[in-house]
Amino acid sequence: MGKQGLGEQKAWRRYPKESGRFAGCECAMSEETAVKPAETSPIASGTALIATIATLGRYEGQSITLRGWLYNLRESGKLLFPIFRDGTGTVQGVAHVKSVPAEVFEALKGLTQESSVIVTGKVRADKRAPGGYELDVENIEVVQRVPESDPFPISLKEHGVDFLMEHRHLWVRTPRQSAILRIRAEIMRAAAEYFDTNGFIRTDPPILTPAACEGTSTLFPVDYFGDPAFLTQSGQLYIESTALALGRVYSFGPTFRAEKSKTRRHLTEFWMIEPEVAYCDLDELMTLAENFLSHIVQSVVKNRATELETIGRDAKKLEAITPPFPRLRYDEAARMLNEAHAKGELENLFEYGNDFGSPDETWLSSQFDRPVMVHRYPAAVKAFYMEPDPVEPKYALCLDVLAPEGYGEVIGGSQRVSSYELLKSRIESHNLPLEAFQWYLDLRRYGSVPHAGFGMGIERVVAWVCGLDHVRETIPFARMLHRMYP
RNA sequence: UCCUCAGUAGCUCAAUGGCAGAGCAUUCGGCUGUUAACCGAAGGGUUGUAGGUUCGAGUCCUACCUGAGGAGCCA
Repeated sequence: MGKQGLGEQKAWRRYPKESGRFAGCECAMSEETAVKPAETSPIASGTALIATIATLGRYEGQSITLRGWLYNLRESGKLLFPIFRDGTGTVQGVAHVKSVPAEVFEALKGLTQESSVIVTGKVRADKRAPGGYELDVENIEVVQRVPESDPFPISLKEHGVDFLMEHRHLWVRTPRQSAILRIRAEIMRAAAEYFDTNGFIRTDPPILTPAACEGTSTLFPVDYFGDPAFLTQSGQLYIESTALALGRVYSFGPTFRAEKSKTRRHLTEFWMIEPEVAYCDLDELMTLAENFLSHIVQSVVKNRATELETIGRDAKKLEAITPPFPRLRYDEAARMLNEAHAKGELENLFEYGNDFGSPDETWLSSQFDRPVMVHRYPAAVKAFYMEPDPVEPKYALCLDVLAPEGYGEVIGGSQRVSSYELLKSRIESHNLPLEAFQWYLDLRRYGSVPHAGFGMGIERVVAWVCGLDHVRETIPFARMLHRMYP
């Protein structure tokens, strides 16, 4: 990998300390408001208000109750500094032996990491606190104490990839990982929001499918009451059908690829959001893609600024993601790659006519400060359902969107073949079983129209937006070639 | 499927072919503003597995297992 690489190899062989701060956020949005200010706890002792760490600033000077876990504890003789987390952030508590009841001090002293606690204390603004506030502990109830004999495995020190993935069910508790999952949720929310507010109807295709759609080798087979079936690798063919019924549709769900890929951008189970639009050509599709992607990124910038800060992601790079995106014909991209090779920036010579390799994509996407849309690839290397360019039929009316900073392809799409005769001959020349595609051909028999759509892999977008080295951190529980546990 | 690398204490890592160690975690002790707190002490090992070379193997050789990075394929 050249200088465009995402980092030194060492950087993704080990994960740094799992610290991070996202306490005391005053932002108006978000689910923290779901906990009503006046609520009292059914399980906490006392009558103090239940608060969350993200909204602590509202309660300055008041006694509130937090329900969470002990993230870390620093002891300094008669002074204890417990750090609590509650899923919305972390806050440091302060407990001095003379200012808290003896039993509270004893309960806190030597308390183990990740013990669950219900803690009451007074919120105090403090310049020394990373989130702006500290909690003067008044009372604590230990819900479950983690035994010293079997301490929480994930310390605040660095860990290796394998160890962390083996403990993914606990790793998600760390500030960095929960911030990533919050950003993932925002990306999914904003993506659905864009379509929902732009006239699209969500129509989800089946996950169990009867036959191979595009090829046979990449599907997970399942036994369907004695008949072979497969987990879907894309809902595209199905939503072409609903697009011709409803005009503008999208689907959003998991997809499965049984390819034995072993790279930082592959999962065997990943989430894809796919729009499909009737009466849409490639140019309109590209406009849709750039507006859609920009909306998602700007939503993260606006609604997840705290989380971006927690994971150390520079929001300025994301703020630049606005339409229009550069558009590049395949031929131009190929020329750029050849020049890069001549200048020694790319190790391997790109062969015209092929699809771009991973290093090619990485280089291309590093040349722009926003996603680049590469269109009109040679039809020969693309899927059978892609419409040929009427100007030059050797090109397909297709589109790949490459995220910047070397992240590569996040969206792939095309205008679809609308001619019955052409589609039928394509199916035959690709040696696909014609009978399995009769329903798909029906879409060209009855009121065929130009239509187009694309698919966006959520995990790759999360990796790019968060600036991560690997997609395994972008999903709660990654499914990979060598990973099915936990 | 192919190429490259790695596997040593719970974790992260050291150890010319010659006594298997450190930091963190755990236990005990100390510390009134710590930020992966710090200071002192203790316990903790079939060096991935199976063979081989050698007076002697964590180290060299062979095979296998497990994982990581990359390629191909893709979102």
